Amino acid sequence: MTKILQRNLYREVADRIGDLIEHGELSPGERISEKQLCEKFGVSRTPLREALKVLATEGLIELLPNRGARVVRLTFKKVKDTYDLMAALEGLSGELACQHITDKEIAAIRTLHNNMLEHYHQHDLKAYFELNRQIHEGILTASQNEVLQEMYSNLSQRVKRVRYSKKMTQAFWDQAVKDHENMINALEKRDSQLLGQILRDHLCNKLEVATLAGVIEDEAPIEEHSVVNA
Amino acid sequence: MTKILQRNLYREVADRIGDLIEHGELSPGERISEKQLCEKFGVSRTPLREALKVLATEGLIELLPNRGARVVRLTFKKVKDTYDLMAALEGLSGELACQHITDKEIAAIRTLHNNMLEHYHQHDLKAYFELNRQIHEGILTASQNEVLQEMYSNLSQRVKRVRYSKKMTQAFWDQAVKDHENMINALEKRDSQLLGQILRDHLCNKLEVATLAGVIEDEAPIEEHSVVNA
DNA sequence: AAAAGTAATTATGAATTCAATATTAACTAA
DNA sequence: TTAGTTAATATTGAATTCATAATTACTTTT
Repeated sequence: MTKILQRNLYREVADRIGDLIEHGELSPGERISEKQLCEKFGVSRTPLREALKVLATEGLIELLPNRGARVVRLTFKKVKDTYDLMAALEGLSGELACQHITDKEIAAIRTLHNNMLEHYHQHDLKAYFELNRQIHEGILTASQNEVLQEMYSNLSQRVKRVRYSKKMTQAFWDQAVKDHENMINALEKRDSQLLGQILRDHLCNKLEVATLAGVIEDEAPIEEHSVVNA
Repeated sequence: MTKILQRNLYREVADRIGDLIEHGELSPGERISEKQLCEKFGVSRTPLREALKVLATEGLIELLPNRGARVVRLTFKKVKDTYDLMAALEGLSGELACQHITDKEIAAIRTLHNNMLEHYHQHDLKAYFELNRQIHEGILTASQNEVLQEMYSNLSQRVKRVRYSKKMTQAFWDQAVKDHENMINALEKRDSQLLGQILRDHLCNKLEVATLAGVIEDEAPIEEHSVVNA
């Protein structure tokens, strides 16, 4: 593994640990050994421990006094709560975007949307999801609210390690595409109330949670990658 | 100042620094001297620096590589963005509260509401605001969404150092009380859509921002306590 | 063999030390 | 004086060291 030799070492280390968690190389509930990670990254305990404290504030790990750090266990409830929150933030981003977005930005999103439709018709789920992500990111950016963006990306990072795309049924997919059609229309009309409502109710959030609920048993901690796929 | 001799030192230190910021003992933009704070708190640089990193992720201070930490300058836009976000979160908390709240909890909030009305009629702004806070906190708790609660309290902390209560006009106050009346009714009917809408539009959020806008010049950083009172 | 207690080991919490970077002060030259 | 340069100082960044708490291994006892 490539050693780190950068400034803002603690932030770099925190990101790297975040990656390990996202990719399942650190399991939920697993005790995080400081020494091991120090050796892995080639840094001393000082920046590593700073990183752990930051990751705890970001909600990725939890710190037990005198008993080390461990990766947060994602229960179904925790994931659902996070998605509820993300939906509310998306709703707000839609409302704000309508107030600030330029014609040029709308055109760019329309283009992304058209490309996304291509992938939808070709049943290319992975490419579809990437475009989908870019559209939502575009709206978030157009909201011009940096605090909102910061919060959203933090929430998104917390649940990144759970992926459910494969479980998406055709019916759900069809509905999601319809939602997107309505979104773009609301955006072009700059109807903030409508776009906010659409985004709050948008399947992309609820769907994944619903799917997840069907896949895992209630209240059981989600072992990451147990429901995973592309 | 009382020395700290507790476990989870970094968290304690972070809270104490947060208090200093809230009460204006550390000015926005002011460089934070590690040595000074170490002496003030009677701790070494290690836990102090950990606290600084945590406070940076919480959005209270910013870290400039090799150039120390400074208190975040609150611009009008930053405050407005934060309040927009808080309003959205309150809206969500209302929706969720309707789904989970017990009759007992509703009764408790109704009681708080009645007490608040007392203070309203007596023009006791301070007591009014405290009850107001407790009501919103009650709804937040009833939402049963811990991630939401965590996020809300973080946002709230970011803008805590700005207070505007004195600027509240009677008309605004009257409207706020009407809003609250509607809130309680919606809550008792468990009408989540309605309560969500009321809370999103609730004056308590918008009002303060609007007031602030009238008091400070646009885009100028808000020196905390410059608009203060209560 | 199982349980309880004790010693040895390991890991964490925090202070200190060392190194690198930035800031300030002092000095020189125009 | 003032701009520019260099040296001195102070501050930050990171590693190391020391202290303390937790875990494990090992006895001892029943």
